[in-house]
Amino acid sequence: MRSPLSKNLEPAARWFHALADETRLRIVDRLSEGEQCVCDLTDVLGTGQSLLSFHLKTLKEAGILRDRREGRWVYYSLNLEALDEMEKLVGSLKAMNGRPQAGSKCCE
Amino acid sequence: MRSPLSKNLEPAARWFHALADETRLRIVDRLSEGEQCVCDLTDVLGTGQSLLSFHLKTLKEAGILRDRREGRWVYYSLNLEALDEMEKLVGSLKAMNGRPQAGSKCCE
DNA sequence: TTGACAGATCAAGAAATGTTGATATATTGT
DNA sequence: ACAATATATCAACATTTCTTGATCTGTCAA
Repeated sequence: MRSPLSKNLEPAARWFHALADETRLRIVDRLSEGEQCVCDLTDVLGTGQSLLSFHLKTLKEAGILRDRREGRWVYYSLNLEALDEMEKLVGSLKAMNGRPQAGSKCCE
Repeated sequence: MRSPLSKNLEPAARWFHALADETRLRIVDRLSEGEQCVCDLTDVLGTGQSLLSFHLKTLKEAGILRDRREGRWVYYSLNLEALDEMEKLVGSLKAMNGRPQAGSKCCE
């Protein structure tokens, strides 16, 4: 593959954006212990429930979380596939580095 | 380690934020081929030079890029250590998943 | 069917971020 | 010392994102 991002810029940017917020990172951190229902996540934020809902939606729409309703409750969990792809993407950036180096032909 | 993010929320959020923008991803993608001078990155953006400078600064302050001046020119390159840590962090989120599962004791 | 609760959505304001054009700084060649 | 070039910074505006409180929807139990 010539360049790891080239054709995946938009989804990649959405993944990173979803994780670019401390509150959402705290949520993801919690979910790394396993699936949790929204009510158990409430204490992750100091503030209102609608805000938690907003952040969960953001993470879900970026493809990082899955949700599942069970009766009155909704359970969220990490989408391992997305994290897998993300990990590979970051790894591939490293991997290609240090290759051509382009001499020092700067601005000709 | 109990939870992969717990004590690193702020730097992690900065890393992800730096990559949460298509323009900056394009820059990083370019740099994955090796160090480049700013003038060579100019064409990555359709627009002005000050904008490129702004994005480079954002990436640098997040610790994702290094810069180095050589006479009139400034060269940017990926900071492999940061990418390494990022990769590990994402990996560790996956790794812990599926563990406790917490029964189904939701909201007691 | 009514009441209570979990969660999502909406509207409006606050805060952060991206973008632009103008200007400043540093380095080089004359 | 001066002009030219590379890059950074600044101020102002546009856009996006976060946050809050109010309201809506769905599910359960009585």
